[in-house]
Amino acid sequence: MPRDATLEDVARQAGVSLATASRVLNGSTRQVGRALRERVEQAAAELGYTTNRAAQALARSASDILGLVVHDLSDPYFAVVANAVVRAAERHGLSVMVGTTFRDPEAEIGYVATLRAQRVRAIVLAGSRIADPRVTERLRKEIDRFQSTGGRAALIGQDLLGVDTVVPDNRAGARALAVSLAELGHSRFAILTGPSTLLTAVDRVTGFTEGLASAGLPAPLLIPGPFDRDGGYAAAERLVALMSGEAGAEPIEGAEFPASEVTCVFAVNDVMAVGALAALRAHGVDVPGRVSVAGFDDIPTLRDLTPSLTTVRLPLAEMGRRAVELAMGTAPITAEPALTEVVLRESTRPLP
Amino acid sequence: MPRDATLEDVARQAGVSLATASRVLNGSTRQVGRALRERVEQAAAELGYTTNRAAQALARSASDILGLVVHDLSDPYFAVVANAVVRAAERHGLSVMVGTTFRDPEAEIGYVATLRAQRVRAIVLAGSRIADPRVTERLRKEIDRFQSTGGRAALIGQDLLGVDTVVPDNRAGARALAVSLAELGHSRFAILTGPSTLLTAVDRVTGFTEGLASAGLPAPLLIPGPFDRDGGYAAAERLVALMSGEAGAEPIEGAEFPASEVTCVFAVNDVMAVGALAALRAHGVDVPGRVSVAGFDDIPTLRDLTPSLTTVRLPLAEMGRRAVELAMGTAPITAEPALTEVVLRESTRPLP
DNA sequence: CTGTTAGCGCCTTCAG
DNA sequence: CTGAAGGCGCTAACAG
Repeated sequence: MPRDATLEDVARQAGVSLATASRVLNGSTRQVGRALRERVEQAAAELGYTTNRAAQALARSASDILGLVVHDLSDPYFAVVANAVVRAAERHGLSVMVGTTFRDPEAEIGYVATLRAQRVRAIVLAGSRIADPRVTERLRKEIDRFQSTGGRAALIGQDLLGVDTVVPDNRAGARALAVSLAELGHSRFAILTGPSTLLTAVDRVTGFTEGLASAGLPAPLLIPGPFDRDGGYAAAERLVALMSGEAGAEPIEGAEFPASEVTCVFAVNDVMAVGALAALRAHGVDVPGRVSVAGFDDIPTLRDLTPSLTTVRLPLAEMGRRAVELAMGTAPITAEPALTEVVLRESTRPLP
Repeated sequence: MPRDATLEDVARQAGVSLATASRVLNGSTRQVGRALRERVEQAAAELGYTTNRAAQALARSASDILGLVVHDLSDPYFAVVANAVVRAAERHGLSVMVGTTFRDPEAEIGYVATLRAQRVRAIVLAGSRIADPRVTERLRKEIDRFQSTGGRAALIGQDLLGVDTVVPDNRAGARALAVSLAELGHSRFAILTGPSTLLTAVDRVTGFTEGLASAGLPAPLLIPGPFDRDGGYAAAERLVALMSGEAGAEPIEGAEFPASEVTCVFAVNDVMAVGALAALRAHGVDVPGRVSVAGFDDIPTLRDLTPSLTTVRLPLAEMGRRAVELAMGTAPITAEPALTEVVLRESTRPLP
């Protein structure tokens, strides 16, 4: 099996030195005589030469790879972010290496280690931090180590790792959503909270609750569960059981009002909201007739739902792009959180 | 700035030779004395040593990277495939480098070249081939070159590149769908065909048309357009104009029946179907009351639409996984196309 | 079992 | 402007 042509092959074929071949083919400040250059270029073409990036990276001790760590590529949230990251990286001449963690913090730490081993130029970490300070600390250590030897890193999420971070303003967004919904006339809310370990989920619950309080409304019913579509489905089913006063339904502690009075449900992300809509439909609960439903993120793929989903828009693509700029040091490090915007659609209706 | 610890640093610190350090830290068949091994391991830990994969790849002339090329990561089709590819690659101890082409064949060729430059171990190309034999040939050349020097490649799509391919059976799937729909009583169809340059789109149109013919039905109305959500929206809008006999509507040539008789619309992929549903809704056309709608792919994220979408299921994750196995040579090369299955849901209704 | 010694493919001073 | 030579970090014979 013929091996790849090397720079040396090219140099020999062109009758020049290795250095000259290197200069015309890969050197940035090439100052090679026209004649020689052409010979080298022709030789390279004839041999089908392609720079060996691994070798180049080694020699230059600087790779052209950007590492990206996400929870789940098939989740539209990360799909959009990843897409933007890839595009932005491309503009910097970088290739992207992705890893998925499925929300396993150990996997996240492990993947950072892998990227460090590849000596990638920069790492972008996307996704909610978790509440466990021990693993956060370990991840932080891993990143510190990467940075201490010249690596660059940026984060999308909670600013807990001491690196440049794109911070989605989950709390303010959720607060604004709560206020908007209150203005629609709702006063009895339930939140499908997601897991209490996920900071993103917690921030949204907190913000929403604050918003209700500021409107003088009672605290919402809190129904936890997984952060995905099925989690939303299950949580909504439990809510339905509660609302209809079903016998076996596990009650919610500390509730300030009976579940049957709930008129509006906030799922802490769109994917969960979709699951909730499905569950409500399956149980014959009309949306928005009987209850209104709101989500968070404004996932593009989910815009065409029926009823269309009220949500809080996050500029996902913009966030991905910005993370790359931060990681590459080509963006100001102003810590302004990613702007959010409440988008009222058909899944929430005003109460008379 | 402290540089990364190298193997040599570790060896020195442990008081052993480079080779020994290498053997305990990276060698597969390590046969190193217990005492020395422990000293090396401790030294490595103290120094925070991490193998430099780039150097390792160079020395071994074998990288542990798998390259993946998709059209658009934010498209749920590719998001699911990519996710599966990443997971499967991980099981092989490979990291994944992704590139997105946005259906630009030049970009696709370019990205294969990039991956070749990285000397990745294998390349997986996902996405429809296009009808242009010239670019297909160039891509094929690029892949041949990669393979000729030991690279492995696999494809998801039409088997046109001379590499192991996972072939979704678009034609048979569409044919079966047409038959099912005919059995429901429909006889006047329109197809939102997508672009005639995309082989995937063409195959589905062909299969569907064959299915209708086999049922003794007239040829469907063909409405072309882009392969994405907005393309589906626009094409459906045109159909609506046609159906309602609107003045300015550009008629469809060769139609065997008036557009107003159409009772069923087939969008050649789910994402387009979603756009079509939105357009129909926007124009007050009831689905499935006035027209039925069917898609293709069975994208998981889209399962919770209202009305739920009739479609043809493709085992997306399985296909991604299988492509990796093919690329790694760990799967039989049986050319059985990826199985399809018609899934009838609410968006299509039987006609009396 | 362990150490020595060439490379892997390319870059980059340093001379000429 | 061009060539020679050492080095990037690691592996893999080949000796001991």
